[in-house]
Amino acid sequence: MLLGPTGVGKTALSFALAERLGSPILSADSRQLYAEIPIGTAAPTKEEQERVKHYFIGTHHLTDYYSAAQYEIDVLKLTSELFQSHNTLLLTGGSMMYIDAVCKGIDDIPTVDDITRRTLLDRYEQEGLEPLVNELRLLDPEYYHIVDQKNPKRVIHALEICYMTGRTYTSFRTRSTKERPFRIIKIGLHREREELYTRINCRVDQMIADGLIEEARRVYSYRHLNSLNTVGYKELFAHFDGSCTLEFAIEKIKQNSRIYSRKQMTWFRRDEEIRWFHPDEKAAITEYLYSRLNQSLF
RNA sequence: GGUGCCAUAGCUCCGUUGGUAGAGCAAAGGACUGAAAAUCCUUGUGUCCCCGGUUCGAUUCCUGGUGGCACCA
Repeated sequence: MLLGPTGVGKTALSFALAERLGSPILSADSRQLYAEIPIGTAAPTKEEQERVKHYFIGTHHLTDYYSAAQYEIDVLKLTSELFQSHNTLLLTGGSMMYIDAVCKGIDDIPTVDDITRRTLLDRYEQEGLEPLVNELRLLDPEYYHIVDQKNPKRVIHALEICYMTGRTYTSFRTRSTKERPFRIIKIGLHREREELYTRINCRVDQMIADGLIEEARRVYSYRHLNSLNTVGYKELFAHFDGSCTLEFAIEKIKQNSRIYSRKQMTWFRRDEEIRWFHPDEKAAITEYLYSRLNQSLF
């Protein structure tokens, strides 16, 4: 598992590692999945994908429903096939939930159907959050006490499960780590903040030069989809709507990318299995990787 | 050159009937189990432009300066 914040240099290093390991690259990126938005998500190009076989890049459409749980299923299915012919597989990306879904697993909770989702969303928009929080107190008091009661998504999702299944959300939440039929080695890429921010800012300018604005315009009519609630697009949509200048939108993309990178680091920091390196420390990374790979299997 | 207005947090500004100040944004930290590039929580920050004057006490009132903006020449 090669992970790190956005713009740190995962993609560049992943080629070297994949070729060294003789592995394809399995992407762990919740936005590079979508075929329509390669520029703004810094997805590997066609040429790069010819160099090393990639999975989970551009495999879905903006209108498709997808989730970390589905990703867990898809990755496990794929790895069980690929491990027939490979000793080692490289998973690389920065989507925290997706990484944990593969490494630790997600509880078995039913997928919410459209009607339930729409019903609760409508109620939230009309009544506000408070009545929903009160309802959760009645339907699942245990979760009510630990949930972030100001976070609409958490409250709504718990209620969705209660209504759909007739059971408490708590009854599905085991929060246990699943056993995997493979060993996981986590390598984290890290840079000094100034260095990372400079790279992020430059990369956004490069995306604009590469045609991000045209790409965003092409998908503008789908702007309300969750798949487009994405840094790089929501800011440009605001500009298309006329609510800000292009210059301001670009600054916002840079800023939100920086904020996202910090959020990623906050999540990754608490994972003690991650061994951190600067992306330039290729020799040290390779050495660490092989020392771990050569450890006997218990 | 003249007149008027303004100068307070990194930025945009509120405010102090004279007792050394607070919003938004930015920034930083955190949470996170089926939408996660999502969603949410917490927290600062100050020569109140400068020199004087009045006053027990001036960021606040007054004189003068400096800088900015507007209008008139």
